[in-house]
Amino acid sequence: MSSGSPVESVRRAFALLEELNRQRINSIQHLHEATALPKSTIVRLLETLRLLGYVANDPRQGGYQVTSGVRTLSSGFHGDPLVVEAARSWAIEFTRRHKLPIGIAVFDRDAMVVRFSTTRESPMSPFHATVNMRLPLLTRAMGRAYIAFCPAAERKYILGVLARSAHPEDRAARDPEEVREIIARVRRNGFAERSPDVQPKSANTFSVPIRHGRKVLATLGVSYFISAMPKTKAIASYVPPLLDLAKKIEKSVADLTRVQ
Amino acid sequence: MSSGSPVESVRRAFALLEELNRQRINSIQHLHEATALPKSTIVRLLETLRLLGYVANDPRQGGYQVTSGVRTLSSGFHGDPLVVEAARSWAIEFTRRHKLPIGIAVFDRDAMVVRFSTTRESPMSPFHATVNMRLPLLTRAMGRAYIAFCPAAERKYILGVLARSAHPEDRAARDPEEVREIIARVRRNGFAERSPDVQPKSANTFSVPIRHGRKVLATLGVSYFISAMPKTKAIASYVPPLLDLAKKIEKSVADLTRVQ
DNA sequence: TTCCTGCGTTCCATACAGTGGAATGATGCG
DNA sequence: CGCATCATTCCACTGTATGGAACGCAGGAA
Repeated sequence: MSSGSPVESVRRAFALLEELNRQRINSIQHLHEATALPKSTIVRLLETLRLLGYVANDPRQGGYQVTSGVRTLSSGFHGDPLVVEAARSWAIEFTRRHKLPIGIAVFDRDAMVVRFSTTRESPMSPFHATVNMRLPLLTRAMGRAYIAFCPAAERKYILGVLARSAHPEDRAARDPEEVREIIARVRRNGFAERSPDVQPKSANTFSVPIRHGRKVLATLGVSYFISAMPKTKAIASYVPPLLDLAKKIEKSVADLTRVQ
Repeated sequence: MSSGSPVESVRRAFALLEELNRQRINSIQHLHEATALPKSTIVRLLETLRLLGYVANDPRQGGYQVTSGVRTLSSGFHGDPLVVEAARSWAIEFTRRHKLPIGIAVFDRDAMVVRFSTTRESPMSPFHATVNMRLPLLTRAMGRAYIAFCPAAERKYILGVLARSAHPEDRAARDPEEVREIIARVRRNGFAERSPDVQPKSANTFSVPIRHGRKVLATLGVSYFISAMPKTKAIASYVPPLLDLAKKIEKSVADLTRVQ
């Protein structure tokens, strides 16, 4: 056990592969900046990953991209809650139709964890890295959608946990008035927005819950560049399809869990 | 470009991670036999993968296993056909209920390629490695289900390709009478079985198509140990739920592709 | 008990594999 | 054309991954 030395070249190769998964365009230059590795090292590792069948190099499409081979690196893991599985195909279909990126996050202790996203498939996505990202509950859209719609007893418990959190974005938990306001606004609107104070300021997110009975199974988020359109128009164009998507997923989950 | 040297430690780390995805139990001993790497190297690489968050070491559960972290290695790839996405959640639900492993394969040039499987989740799975495996069309259940139900014109074309194939399991393509028999039997039964001559002989597979109009989008397969029960009983227990599963997936695909 | 045997883990001298700075191509732009 | 940006290749050097060997630990047999 103990610690020791993570094998350096392996660490680098995985860092590179993660970055390749995040970005749509993958110039050597970009990878160089993102990973802080020397370019020659990047080229060598990319060549290795290519030989192993995980990435392809198509210069016409602007660089390197992951191939279906990466599936063998995660096919053994099926720990996702059923709601995420049920949501996947609908989210993909949604992104194909509306060209908007969708994220699906589930609650975990003190934050929402993104378990699936279609950012890569959307040409208009403001975000890159999302899967496995932890989003605070009180400042982010997907967190607010959860805390606002989950059962009261659960909310009370969560707020107790958050009040003791050291994370700066959980600070609001110590101000009951602010919490009350956040929740009231989300409920009044029927969807959640993130705090305007939070990075990155060039983008905004709307989020709605996926419910099953009283429980909130997950939250859906759609993100867009603020510069693309004024907020009122964004709300009018994005929120109704998002609510519709949530409904479809809720129905799928109901179908899947119905014992026959 | 060119070839050169795949970075050795990286090659090994990925081989190890693939093996971890295949097996349910992962003792050092097993990994040692499967990868032919020295044990000390395996321990070092596993420690590296653990530090990077891709595997966990739970000695009580019998060794190492992949964690949700591996998702970040493949989250950027969403190239699966819609049918695979639509089938995932139903397949998982099926495996949870019936405890039987399901595979989903799509046609690719001259074989079926497994794109998703629930082997890891089934306690009774005879198979381990499946994802990205290529299954010949004339000897394997999932291949036969495809060739028997796809449109006639496509079948004719495929058989032409197979007749020129060097793969031993494609040999039957050169015997029109044998092809006719295989297809007739599959159609008569309403499901496909694999050739009894084919490895591994300890297991058997049944397969049915997922159709959309005249096209076969994918095939579903369920595998079981021959020693578990006589074939007639296996057919009676496994085939009807499999057909039911195919129906549900076909309906999902129809819902997803319907333009509204 | 004591001696096995099988497996996981740790150690460390050594060789050589991965490194990265620098040079060379390729491409695009004003 | 000259300049800038980025991809690719080269290769001397060194730091790192290697793997044989030793150790620890459990379970089984006598």
